[in-house]
Amino acid sequence: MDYPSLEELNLLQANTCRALSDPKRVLILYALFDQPRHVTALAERLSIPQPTVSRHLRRLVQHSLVSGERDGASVVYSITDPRIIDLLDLMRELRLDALTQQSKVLTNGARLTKAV
Amino acid sequence: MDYPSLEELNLLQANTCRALSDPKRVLILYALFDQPRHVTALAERLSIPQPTVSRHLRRLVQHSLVSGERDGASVVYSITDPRIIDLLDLMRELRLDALTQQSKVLTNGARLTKAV
DNA sequence: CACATGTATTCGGATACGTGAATACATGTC
DNA sequence: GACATGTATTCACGTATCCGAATACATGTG
Repeated sequence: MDYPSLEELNLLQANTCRALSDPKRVLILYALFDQPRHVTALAERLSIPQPTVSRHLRRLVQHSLVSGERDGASVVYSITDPRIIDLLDLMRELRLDALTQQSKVLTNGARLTKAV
Repeated sequence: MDYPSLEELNLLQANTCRALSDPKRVLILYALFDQPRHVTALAERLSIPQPTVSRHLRRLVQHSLVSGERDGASVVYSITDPRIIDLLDLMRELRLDALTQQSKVLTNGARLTKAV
């Protein structure tokens, strides 16, 4: 196979990130990690209109983050690689730690101000 | 501290992802992981105009992905958490694997077609 | 203070994104 | 074929993003 150049890989990487950068898509990914679901099931579970879910799924499929398989009249989607969830979890951790850090700084500042 | 609600966290997560979802920002992060640098150094190394680098840095700072410290006339930026690089690397791996997978499927398809 | 260097911001325009609403398309059943 | 159910697409619109160019702001030096 042709390996992508570093620039291409860099672009792909950024694009993947972009594909993950929507709250609804994140919700969808977690829901699909929980178990494969079809579009309407996702829409109902997440309280998102069906066409919106469908559009988000298309985007996720384009980036190979999920894949869909027809099952009669419906299409069941599932996550292509569980590491996607690792990624999201790690991101969540980072976010939480950053918040905690900020909070500490703020608290400290407050304390010092009061102490003086 | 106040823990964010699940919805807030979900939003934060998506926003973090959005902050990572630009090729130039990814390059900047890797360059800063290599070592802390000031704006002009980044701009020269990456061949990106200084104002553009500055704007991207602002964005990264807003999301606590990098932090800047003044040093005389210049500002030295550095990565706040090395796990950010883990994240990017994992993303890169996923991308590569997905490509490999696709390639396999295509190759297989081609072979089958020829065989028949 | 004048000047050089380094950094950040603003403006204008092009592009991409996300969404509701409406609708087309696909599949299974009768 | 007619109908019901499930899925995907299109259109129109508001918003966010990115960038080049110009410029403002900050810091150090003489």
